[in-house]
Amino acid sequence: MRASKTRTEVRQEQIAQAALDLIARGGVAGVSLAGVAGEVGVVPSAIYRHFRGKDEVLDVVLDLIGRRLGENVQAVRAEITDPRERLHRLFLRHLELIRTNAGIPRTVLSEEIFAGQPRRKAKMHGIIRHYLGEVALLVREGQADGGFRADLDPDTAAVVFLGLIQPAAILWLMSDGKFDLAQHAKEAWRQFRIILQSRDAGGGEPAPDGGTKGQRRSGQ
Amino acid sequence: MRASKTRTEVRQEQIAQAALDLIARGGVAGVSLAGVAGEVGVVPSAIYRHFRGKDEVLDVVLDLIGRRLGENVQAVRAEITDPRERLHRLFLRHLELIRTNAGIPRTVLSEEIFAGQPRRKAKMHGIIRHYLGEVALLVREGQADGGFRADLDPDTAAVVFLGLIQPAAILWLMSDGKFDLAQHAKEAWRQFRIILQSRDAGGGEPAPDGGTKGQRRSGQ
DNA sequence: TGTACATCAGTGAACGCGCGTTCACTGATGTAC
DNA sequence: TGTACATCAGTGAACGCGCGTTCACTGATGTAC
Repeated sequence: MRASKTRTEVRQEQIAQAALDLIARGGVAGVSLAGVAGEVGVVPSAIYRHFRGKDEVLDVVLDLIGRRLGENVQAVRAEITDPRERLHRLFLRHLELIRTNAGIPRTVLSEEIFAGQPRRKAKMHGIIRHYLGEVALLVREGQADGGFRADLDPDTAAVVFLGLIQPAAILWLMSDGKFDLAQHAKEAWRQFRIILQSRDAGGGEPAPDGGTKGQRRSGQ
Repeated sequence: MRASKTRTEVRQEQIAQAALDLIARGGVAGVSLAGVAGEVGVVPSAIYRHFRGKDEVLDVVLDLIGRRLGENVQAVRAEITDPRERLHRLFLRHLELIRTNAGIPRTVLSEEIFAGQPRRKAKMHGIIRHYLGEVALLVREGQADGGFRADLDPDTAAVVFLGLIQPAAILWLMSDGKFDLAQHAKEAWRQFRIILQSRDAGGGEPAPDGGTKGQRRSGQ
């Protein structure tokens, strides 16, 4: 049956999403143009009406991922003003993004990406670095605000932030969803907050530590 | 030229190591039996004298990785008795293992592994879980000893421990070694120690942050 | 110590398969007149 | 409003390539007598 003729911008979007879905199921290596085409409902050679080839399809998948990550940052900035809450919400959103879009961690972790073309590897690197930069910025804002310890290196904290998510994502993928993401998230965030929390600001939960700096507010 | 006839146990070892080296360079997907054979110095079909096929080769690579991780745990147990020092040394050893054996993170992160055969995926899962179990045990010992906070969930802490390493490993791979692993390790561990540290026990080495002395402030 | 034989690792040609890609052709859609 | 034409997305056959795997054969090594 002949597929309905569809504008190329629409098809490109469909193809990118189909590829991401296939990655969720079979990994980047499991993506074939035949599979993508089947998912979209066209014949393999039809892909070439919209992309130069497989490489370009994978490129737009990276774009898609970068966009999704960026949207999350934008969303928490728009929804919330308190830096501590912002970071926490971003954490929860990131987990949710991964949970509903398993193709994303698969792609980020994929060695196809960084073992393959240097250009694509660099692109992925740029996306991750950009995201880390946004996270680090949130940390800095929290420090300026006085809610986070001032002696933290924000860039390292951003990587540690990712570290709360990534191994959990892997365990979740490897265990076929049996690893309890929500439970991990709750406890891991509790631990991360210990790192972040300034002694002066009584942010979130108790951290009853006899600070040397007198002005401890006992706000809880 | 005909390769010298070599006992199968030796060849198996050589083949596994060659595969791991190839993974370091080109990822799991970049491993071909032709490549492995070339590395070892035999002809592709010779691999079949020692393994059933490619799947079995990848299986022994997983065994190799599991063994290396286990050796690290054993080593720190043998070398050190203090739980805090033990965990720190394991952290450093893990980083070193990754740095000299890039094939290991590539394999662990590889979606080839967990997108491929369920059996292999389960095997990888078992290796990781076992390692996490060992780390959690070290944490528990630290808690029993009084050096670590008692209110931490050791299993989550073990995952967070991995999280100190994994994203850093990815950044290191993606940046072609430009990401400063050592610098990250130093600062990340400093942050992790904040989580671990009990208030009663005086901390590990530096950071004499026992609650009475002032905390170390680097930036300002 | 020498001989015969079983065992076992290495070889190269050949295979089948899946996949990315090309290409000439089809037919629908939008537009100029 | 109808007609002619350019544009553009979809099709199916065919290709070349790399790869895992098979197989009959070679020749070295170890062992029984």
